[in-house]
Amino acid sequence: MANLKELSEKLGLSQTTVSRALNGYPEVSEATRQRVIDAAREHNYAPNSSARRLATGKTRTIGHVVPISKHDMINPHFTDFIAGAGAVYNRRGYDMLISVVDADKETETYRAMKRNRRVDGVIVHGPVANDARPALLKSLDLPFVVHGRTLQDEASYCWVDVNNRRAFAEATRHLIGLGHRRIALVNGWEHMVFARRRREGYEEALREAGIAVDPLLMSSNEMIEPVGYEVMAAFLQSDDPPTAVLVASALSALGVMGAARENDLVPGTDISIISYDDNLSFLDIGPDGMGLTVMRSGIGEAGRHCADMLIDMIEGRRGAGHKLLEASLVPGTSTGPPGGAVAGKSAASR
Amino acid sequence: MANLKELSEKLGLSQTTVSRALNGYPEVSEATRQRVIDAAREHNYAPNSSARRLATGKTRTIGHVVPISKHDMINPHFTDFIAGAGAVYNRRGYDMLISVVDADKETETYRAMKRNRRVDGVIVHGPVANDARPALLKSLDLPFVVHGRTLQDEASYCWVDVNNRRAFAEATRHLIGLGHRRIALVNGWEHMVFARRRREGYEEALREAGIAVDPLLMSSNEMIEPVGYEVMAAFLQSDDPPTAVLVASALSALGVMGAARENDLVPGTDISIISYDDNLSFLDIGPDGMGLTVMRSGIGEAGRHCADMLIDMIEGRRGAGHKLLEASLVPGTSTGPPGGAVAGKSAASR
DNA sequence: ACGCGCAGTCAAAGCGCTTTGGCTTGCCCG
DNA sequence: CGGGCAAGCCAAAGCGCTTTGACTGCGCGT
Repeated sequence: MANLKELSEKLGLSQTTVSRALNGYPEVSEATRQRVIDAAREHNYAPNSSARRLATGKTRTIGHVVPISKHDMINPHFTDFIAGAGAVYNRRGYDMLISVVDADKETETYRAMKRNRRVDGVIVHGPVANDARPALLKSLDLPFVVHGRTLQDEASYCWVDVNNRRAFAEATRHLIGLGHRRIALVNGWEHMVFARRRREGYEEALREAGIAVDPLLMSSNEMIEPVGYEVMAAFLQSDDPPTAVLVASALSALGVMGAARENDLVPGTDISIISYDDNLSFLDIGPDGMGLTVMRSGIGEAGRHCADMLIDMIEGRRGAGHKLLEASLVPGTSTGPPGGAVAGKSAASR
Repeated sequence: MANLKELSEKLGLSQTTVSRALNGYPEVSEATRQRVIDAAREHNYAPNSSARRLATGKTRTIGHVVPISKHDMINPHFTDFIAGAGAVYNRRGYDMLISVVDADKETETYRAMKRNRRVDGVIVHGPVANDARPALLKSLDLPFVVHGRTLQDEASYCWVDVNNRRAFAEATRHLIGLGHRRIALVNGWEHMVFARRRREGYEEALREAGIAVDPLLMSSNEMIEPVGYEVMAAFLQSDDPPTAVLVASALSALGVMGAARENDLVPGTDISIISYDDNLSFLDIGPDGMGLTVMRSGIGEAGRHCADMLIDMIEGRRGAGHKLLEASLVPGTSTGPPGGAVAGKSAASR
């Protein structure tokens, strides 16, 4: 059955009534509604979404613009975010529109989305230090939620973020509590706001404990496996190597662990490693994984929150505009008191 | 400027003419067209996509339904595929609609996409042995391209696939050529068709060389890092361990390498490792990465081919219905003749 | 001088839905 | 018994675009 008209004719009802019955309006009797619903199912009728959108002016679609950087790389965390957000869209009857564009075409893409009325709102990914997107989207009057926060005006728009500062401070304190004083930081690029906050948390905890911040123990780089490996290898070759290292991503941690192993250092004994873990589904580190001690906050959960918040906005239930998620420390076997190297390998067999 | 009507009034032209001018129809004079285009830009006009879709009956949207399995996992390869396909959609003016659904709701999702006329076509991901989707989509008359192939009727629909059988046969031959005879296979789940073809290729090459296929040297499992580690560790502890191992995914290879290192085996000397590499952007193994020898075929490229093929179908240019991509061997330092363990570590320093 | 074809334009009819503003009933109550 | 009022239904007017079919000049061949 192609359209409302035919269905209503078949039923001997008006289009109005059929439409209302299907959309759950109260001014149609229950008996009629049931008859309509049955007929719709029987004839495999469903409204044409373009027509519906045109009539209502709502698209029930959320846009995600994904800038693609050099090397065609999409942040792997994106997948898990999408999984979380997608589940919510599904449940609430929204579509997810993904636009993969060159990094320099991003603003034009938002403009076009607005002009063509293709989406009801958008999610902003990976805010950077002086991010122009919030202002742009406000000026376009296109509802949005930022996954993360910019540095300025964070009160002026909606966001969902992890308390990165706190997470890294806590992780650092954990290592300090174990007795470490040479603690390295393998961070992501600091033009990303979350990386900057992470460093702040790390430095805060060091300062609290009266430990000098040593730039030689800090790196800011791409969060991928090979880079983690190289950075760690360099740290280990320095004059005064760290006894513990805080890593910003599970992917990097993979490389860090590799470098440690290569230097015959047993994690948890000869070296302590604690990683931030976005709970990437395809790595599955953690308790029963590779035994890493991690600060964990699922990125899928962030996706769910973003989606719910944005839809609430769009539908006029202006809920809380911010959500700060806390990461939690999940102990593994990769952390322990320092000095394992002195105590000797015997400790490793314990 | 909200709509065509206003714009045409402002120009003193009919909606027809303005629409035609904007859409590049020939029956409007160049002078007029230019005037219209300028005015459209000046007033920031762009057609309402819902209205256009309703009028034309085309959505210019491609659907991807992504089944989400236990643990909310989306295949990480998906990201790169999307990047490739997304670039094509962009270039050709299509939107990408992604629907993340419970694995058991997949068919219903396709049905709904058709009923609501939400998409012009779909891409089918991850075909399994007896995949019902091609038949379903054919019966729905919804254009589709499969990324991969099913086992039956592969001639009856469009697909883009890598010659997995050949790739694994070649990789195995490479190892055999180096002198290996105990060659292990760390494969993905064999209900996935590509994994099955990979095993066939592997077995074919062994048989050619008169080497018995040993089930103890074969595993079929999830292609993630921790699993790769465990499988490899088990192989190495067996009575007659392999001297070479063929791995189905870079992610698994990470684990395999780890297990090798843990057993003090230097890749390329004590053990040969060759991995299939989908060229995952966030791993960046290969030449300047971790030195793995790989069989490579970019998954982003597959995405591009799928997108182009599907759009060609939709637009009526029924091009070639199949595309078989060949993977190519990229030599690294992780392969070498067997017996390195006998020749001693000295060889490693070479 | 006349008709013809062509380039350029337009009015109006959809596309398939939602929604406004009535129009019937039937029933209750004064 | 008549007016008022829900409850239930409907016709028709959009939503903003594309596309059909028709109309106007105008130059050209005969």
